[in-house]
Amino acid sequence: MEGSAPRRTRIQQEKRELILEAALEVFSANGFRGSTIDQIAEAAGMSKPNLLYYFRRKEDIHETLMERLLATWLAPLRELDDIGDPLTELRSYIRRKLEMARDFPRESRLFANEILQGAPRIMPLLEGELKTLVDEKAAIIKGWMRAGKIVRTDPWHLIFSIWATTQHYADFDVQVRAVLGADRGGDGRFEDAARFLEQLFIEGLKPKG
Amino acid sequence: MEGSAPRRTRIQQEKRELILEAALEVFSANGFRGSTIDQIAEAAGMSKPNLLYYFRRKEDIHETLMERLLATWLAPLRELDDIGDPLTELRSYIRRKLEMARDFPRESRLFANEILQGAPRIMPLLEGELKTLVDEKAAIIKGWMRAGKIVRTDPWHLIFSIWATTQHYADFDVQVRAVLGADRGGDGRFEDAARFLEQLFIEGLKPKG
DNA sequence: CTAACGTTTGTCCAATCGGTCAAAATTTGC
DNA sequence: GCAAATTTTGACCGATTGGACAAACGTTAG
Repeated sequence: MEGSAPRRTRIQQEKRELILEAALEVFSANGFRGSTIDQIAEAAGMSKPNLLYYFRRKEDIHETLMERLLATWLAPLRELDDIGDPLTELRSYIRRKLEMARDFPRESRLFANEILQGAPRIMPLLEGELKTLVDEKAAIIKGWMRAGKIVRTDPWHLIFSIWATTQHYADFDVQVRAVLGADRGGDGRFEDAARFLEQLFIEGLKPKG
Repeated sequence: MEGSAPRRTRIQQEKRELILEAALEVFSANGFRGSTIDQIAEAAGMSKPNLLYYFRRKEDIHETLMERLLATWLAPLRELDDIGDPLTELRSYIRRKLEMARDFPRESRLFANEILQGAPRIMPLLEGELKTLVDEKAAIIKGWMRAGKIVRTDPWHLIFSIWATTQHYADFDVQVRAVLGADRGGDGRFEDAARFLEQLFIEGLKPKG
């Protein structure tokens, strides 16, 4: 990788953070091609040339954003291990994932946008780091199944379904709120979702006997 | 609404279809702002001014596409009724939805793109037609729960979870294939997904006792 | 055949976009 | 306090974009 982190002044660090925060807002709402440098610059409270002093290309901003994103995005899955009770372990994974959808919806949408467009910039990461991690966790889940702790199914698709159901509340938020309406679409929707998802997955995975 | 369908010649009908097919391809892959009229025109095998003869604005193409999409998109949910066995009824809804993700991934991505950007062009439809339909079906599901045919949960979030898990295989297809790898990411992935989802939802919803 | 109508094309335009550059303003190290 | 380095700005550029337009071309009905 790039040998050492480039030396940065205090101002550079602060302004780069400011830009990345603004870019997250803009990119997640409009996608990469739908966003303009001017929009990001305005959201960051600076002029376009000034922004380009800190990031020389629009793509550099996006790249930096994606790199940071992936690390935090996979953190919940990394925490999944087989030291605790399997059902409890899965339940807290679902809960953590749903909390991320609630607390970091912009990050979720940025990621969704990238995947929707065919993941042109992060394909290697998906086939490498992500696949490795998922395979590793799928092996743990398989162990639980062999031990009769949870019902036998496909661990990969189980992980997909947890991703899909939790991220849905970030990526499709406007639809969820529109369908639930004014009364049920308020702040309580995440608790309702948590209750539902825990029940679905726990009852769906409980070993029979 | 617009009184009568505007009179169209045979050529107009054919060419408009050609353009819509090309636009579906381009829009679903690049999003609205990420797509250019030139791209669509080339994909449709005609010149840009020629395309603009049939659709005067880029937005008109997108609008027509979205209108058609919504009708077919909600068809599976419309079919859900309470004449059959509840679990069978839900199982076949899941299957139909997954088949749509498999057979019409471009339509799914077009829809996902629109929702991700905040659904600026179809918000009224979500709050109107879609909400009405979902509320109606949620009432049916609630009836099943009261009758003890399926376990008690939130019907709205149940529907969301079916949407999320099935559409995931269209919208996040590249990620699914990357994680499953060359051996398991082939054509069989939809059958694996079908098996998994049916098990998850049926076991998760079976009445206890 | 031909006039009316429908279709296609080349050319053009104004707006927007990502990005450059040199000069001005500011901050920093001594 | 001053010189060097850093930061900010305004003006500018070429490429791309959505769309307009009139002229040329094709089709069709009488």
